[in-house]
Amino acid sequence: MTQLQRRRIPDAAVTRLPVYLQILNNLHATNVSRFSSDELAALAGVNAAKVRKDLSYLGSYGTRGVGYEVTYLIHQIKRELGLLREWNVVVVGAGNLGCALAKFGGFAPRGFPVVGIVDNDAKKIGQTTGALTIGDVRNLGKMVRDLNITIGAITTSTATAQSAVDALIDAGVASILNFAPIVLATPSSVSVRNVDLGVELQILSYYEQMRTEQMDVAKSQTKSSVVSV
Amino acid sequence: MTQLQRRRIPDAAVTRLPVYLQILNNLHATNVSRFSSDELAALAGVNAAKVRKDLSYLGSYGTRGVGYEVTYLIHQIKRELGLLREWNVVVVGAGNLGCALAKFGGFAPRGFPVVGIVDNDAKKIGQTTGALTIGDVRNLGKMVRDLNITIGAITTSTATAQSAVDALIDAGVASILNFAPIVLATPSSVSVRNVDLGVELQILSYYEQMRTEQMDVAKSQTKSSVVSV
DNA sequence: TGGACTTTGTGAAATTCTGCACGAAACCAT
DNA sequence: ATGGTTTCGTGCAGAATTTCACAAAGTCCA
Repeated sequence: MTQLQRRRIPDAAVTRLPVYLQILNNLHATNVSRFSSDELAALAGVNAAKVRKDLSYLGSYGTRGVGYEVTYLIHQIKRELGLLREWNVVVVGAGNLGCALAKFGGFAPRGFPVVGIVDNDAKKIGQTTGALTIGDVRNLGKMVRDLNITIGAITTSTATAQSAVDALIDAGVASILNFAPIVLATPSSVSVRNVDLGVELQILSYYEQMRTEQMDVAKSQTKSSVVSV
Repeated sequence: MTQLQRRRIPDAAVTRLPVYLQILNNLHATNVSRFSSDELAALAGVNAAKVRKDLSYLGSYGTRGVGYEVTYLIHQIKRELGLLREWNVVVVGAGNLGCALAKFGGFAPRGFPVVGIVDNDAKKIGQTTGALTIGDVRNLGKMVRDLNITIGAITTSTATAQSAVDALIDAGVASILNFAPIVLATPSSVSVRNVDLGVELQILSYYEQMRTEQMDVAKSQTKSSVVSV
């Protein structure tokens, strides 16, 4: 069955489109109306051919010899990423991070309003954080339906993160932003993005150590004139 | 010039090793002493052959027919990632997020103590947050030398993020964890990891929209009996 | 108009990553 | 000992991604 479905954009390109969008928004704010793939490539820190190929997945919206229109491309990227509408977010876990996300006003203007926050702790349920009242995680299903929620952010402890994601999936949420340092078990129909600062630091640590060792090697070679093969 | 340097681990594998480490730490905490590549693969949500290949970059530390030792592998991954020592972190930007990172005690036990925090705002300099006193970003060089700092976390506003990273690089810091929603211009000798929730949400949005459209297609096909080619 | 110049869009090559398949090596039961 | 079972380590093929290179299509200026 050949579906008349949208051409699929490679995963690697999907992760770069939001970055391009960010840059184009900045360009727009500084009254730049046109850009070339070379310019965007420099700003995004990638290869120019990659930029052109990525943008070509959206359609042929450039003009040869000229470049791309900033506002038009912004619209096309938004369309492709599904940013022409809002996606409501629920935060699961009303700890420090969860409450910070609920209070932080930075997501609503970018199309991701945080419309609910829940917890499983009776002491927290009913309290308010920012403009929201902390709800009971057992009412997640109703909340998701009533508030038309599509994205869940997991900010619980590691111990309860899996039950939190189970509850979200039960409630029909298929897009998860996970802050707990654990790999969640989910069906393949669910999208999960993990945000784990510990992991990021450890990756940095690896490359930092590589550099340190390189320098040590260089130093010892200089000192003792070891000839490498 | 063929250097006698350490065999390079593929980037893709480097990003998975911290995840394996996390899982192994959990196994260790629950008194599991051995694991097979199949088990770890299931817990990490990846292919078993990939686990074996990733672990093989560390050396041949498994036993055929048996599996791997949890504690031994933990040690080997830590060694490879450079986690047998501590890496001191400085936070640049004493706003909400910066102060939260400074106060959050979760990094020190994992080998990344936050030993300093700086800002460029005279009103903030001198105030304390957690156990740290906010320093002047202009003293970053001395601070990095005195406190042996190797990692910088940028939690400034978008507008000042580039000057923050310039200051860090001037000070000799080559590993950057960037929370500002901007692509930093850095020499290739510097490692940057970006943490941008907006980007993550937008990636989720793309796949969510894909699913929504798929369902719409399926629904309309059911209703009107459209025959697909 | 026409020729020089710029920049896109995209085949195709090069590189990186993934996953299968199977030999090798270890354990176990008899 | 020996055959059966388990699981690692890895060669290899295929998939995905990146990069090159250049024709195509536009602008600009004389």
